[in-house]
Amino acid sequence: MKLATWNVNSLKVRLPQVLDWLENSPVEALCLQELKLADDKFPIDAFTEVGYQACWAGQKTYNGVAIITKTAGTDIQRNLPNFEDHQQRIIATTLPSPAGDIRVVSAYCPNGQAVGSDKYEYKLKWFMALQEWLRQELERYPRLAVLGDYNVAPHDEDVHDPKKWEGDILVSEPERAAFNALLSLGFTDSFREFEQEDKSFTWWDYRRFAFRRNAGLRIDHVLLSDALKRYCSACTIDKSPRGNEQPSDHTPVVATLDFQCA
DNA sequence: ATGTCTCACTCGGTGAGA
Repeated sequence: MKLATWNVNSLKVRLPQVLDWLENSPVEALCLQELKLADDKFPIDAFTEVGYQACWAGQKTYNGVAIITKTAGTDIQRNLPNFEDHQQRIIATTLPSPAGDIRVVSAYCPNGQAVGSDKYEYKLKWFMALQEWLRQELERYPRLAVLGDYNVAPHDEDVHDPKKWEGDILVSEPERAAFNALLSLGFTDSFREFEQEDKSFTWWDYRRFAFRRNAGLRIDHVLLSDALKRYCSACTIDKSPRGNEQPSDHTPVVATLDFQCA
C-alpha cells in the first residue's frame, strides 16, 4: 500500500490536479496540506465520485489539512489536543492494514516566516506540542505514519544552496533540532532509507524560476514509526505534477509499504 | 530582483502569508 503527502496550496485551485494525480497514482491515503478552504467548501463529492473517502480540518483563507483514503478512517482527530490554536494544521485517522491498524497523520507545520519573528516562536512552540502529542500517539498506535509539510529541511543535502540558506528560516538549528526531536521519539525519515538522487527537493519558490534551476528544499516528509518502517520498500518524490498548468510549489512524496516483505 | 502565487475585500488595487 502507498501513503502520500502533498501540499497543494489551495485545494480549490488544485482539485483537478489532485483528482488527475489520484487516477494515475492510486494510494491508500493521500495527506493534503494548505487546503485554504472552509470545512463546508471541502469538495467531498469530487472524491467520493472517484472512489475515495476523506476527512478534513478546513479553515478559510489559510492552512487546512485532509486525508483522502480508499477505506473509511476511524477515530478521527483534528488538531493537537494539547495546543490551543485556531489554525487547522493536523488531522489524523486510523486505517486497516494487513499488519493491523495504522495511524496516519497529515501535518502542516508552521512556516515561521523569519528567524526571531513571532511566527518563528509559534513554530517552535507548535513543534514542542507536536512532539508531546506524537509521544502519546505512538504509545496508543505503534504503527504510526506522520506525513506532511514540516517546513524544515533536515540536513544541508536537503538544501540547494546551503551556504546561502545558512541559519535562515526552514534550515535554522532550532528548527532542525525540533525536527530531530520528533525522530528521537522513534521515527525515521523514510526518504533517506533509500538511495536517492542528489539534489532531491519537494518545494521550490515560485519566484526566480526556482523550479527550472532546481533551487529547492526538501521540506515535505514521510515519518514512519519503527513498527512501520520495517515494511517500507520505497519512498519517492513525484515531480510529475510540475508539468501541469498552475502547479503547486510543492510536489507529492510517496512511501510504499509492502506487508509481504517484513 | 521587493522576483510569484493565492485569498480576502470588493470590482481594482492592496495586504497577508507562504
